[in-house]
Amino acid sequence: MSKKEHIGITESKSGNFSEWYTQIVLKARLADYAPVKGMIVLRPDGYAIWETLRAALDKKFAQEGVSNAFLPVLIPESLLVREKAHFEGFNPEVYWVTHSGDTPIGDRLALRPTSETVLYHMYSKWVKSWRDLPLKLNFWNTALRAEIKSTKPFLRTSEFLWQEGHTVHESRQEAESQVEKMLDIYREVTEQYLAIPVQYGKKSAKEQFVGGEYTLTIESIMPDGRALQMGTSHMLGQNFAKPFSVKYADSNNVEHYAWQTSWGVSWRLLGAMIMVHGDDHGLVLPPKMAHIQVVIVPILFADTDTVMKAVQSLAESLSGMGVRVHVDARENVSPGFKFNDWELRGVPLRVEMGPRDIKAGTMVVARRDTLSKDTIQIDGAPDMIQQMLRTMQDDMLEKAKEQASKLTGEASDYMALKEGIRAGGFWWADWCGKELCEDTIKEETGADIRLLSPKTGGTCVVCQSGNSTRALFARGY
RNA sequence: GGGGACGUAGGUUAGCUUGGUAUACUGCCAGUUUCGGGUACUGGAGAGCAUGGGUUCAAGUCCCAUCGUCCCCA
Repeated sequence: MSKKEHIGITESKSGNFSEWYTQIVLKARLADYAPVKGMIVLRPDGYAIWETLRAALDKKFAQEGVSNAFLPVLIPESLLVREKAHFEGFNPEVYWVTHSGDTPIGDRLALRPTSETVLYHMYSKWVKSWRDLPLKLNFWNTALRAEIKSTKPFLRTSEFLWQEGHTVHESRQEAESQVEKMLDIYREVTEQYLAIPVQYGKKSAKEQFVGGEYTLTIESIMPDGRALQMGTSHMLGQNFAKPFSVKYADSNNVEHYAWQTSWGVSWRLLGAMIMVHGDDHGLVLPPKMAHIQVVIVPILFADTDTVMKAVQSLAESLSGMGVRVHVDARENVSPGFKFNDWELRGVPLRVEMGPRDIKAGTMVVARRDTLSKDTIQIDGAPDMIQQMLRTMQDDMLEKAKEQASKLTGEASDYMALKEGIRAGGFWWADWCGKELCEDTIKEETGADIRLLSPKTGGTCVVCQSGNSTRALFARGY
């Protein structure tokens, strides 16, 4: 095996997509496999991206009046079973703690698959009066859901990093508007930071959060034609308030059950970003998501001091402007090695500065998304570079939109839907609302309903019923 | 849910048919040298072969079981 064949990414995106994806995750050092099946270790480069996403979300959550807090990972069985549908939905994938040392535990403890039950037990203590509302908390934590088969880093793991937000309101209307607001925030962050376009709408009854009233979702299509759920926002109604006694007294001292919402996104978003933007050279990070936005590679074989001085000066200007910059002054690897290494790791812009440049008053800037190289003047370079980062962020979203629209179609009848799904991608088609028809499609094509649009009036592609709803179908992750 | 491939240094891997105490590359360390697309040379350190049992004078190599990982299809 030659050197080149096993240092970089050895599978192409258009070849074995799954293998290509796994290689990027491992070789860009975002994550590594843990010793337990289905679990991964998030490495510093991966965690830095997560922290960037977290900061973007935290800022928007704060504007919504949401505060962060923290919850325990163990939930007693007695609480988990209290909302029946919710429990039955999660039960198959719950990890149970049954012993402390060798002593059996009477009330088994679940490793949280999600926190509604334990938190609403607390909410019933904290919410007494209308003056306590609205209550808006968010939790950055992990959830555990046993995945036996088909595990994949970030997309399907037995433990995943996420945020779960939980709000309590006085009225149905207020809760519903919160559910929509959170979906809007997810849409904004996904498009503006991750540069991934989304479709949004309501989940079908079959696909919604178990125990809730309805679920809003954002969905994106991946380059291999499969859909990925990017985030969900749930209207819980009073379904949990009743079993958990989350009640408040209004200004007339009349007691009411509260209205609740919950919403979350996970590190799946990182998986989506890898799939949508990555290429045969490795990871491609949108500038806003990159913890290193610009890497400067000095070419050191002559005039070393002059070159390093120019490099340092550029680095300082950039970092003074808030650009996240790194100087790769490693002496044990060649510039060529560094070029390949930073491309694999997805850094948006690479600056090359050597003796020739210094003499000419120039530098070379390479864009990761287009792999194009430009020679620019040292004078005014920081502004130029900052502008390039903005352009690149916009271009990446545009490119992703074009890609997504090529993978989105309309199926006017069942044959067209079947053929479309076989080829991959998002397919709009009319659906009557009956689970039987939904199941038929799932069984015969492998596709789920990803979301429902508000548009009605069509004819169901399966049973031909009138006044059907426009639904988005795809095979999912 | 079904099928397939595979576990030997950090990574990739040879050796298994025909049992005899493990091969190379890469990475790592030291040094010299190079440096504008994965530099070159020299010298080092690093595995006892996924785990458990069995056969044998002798087991990565044969037998049994277990565990784990990846891929493909529904």
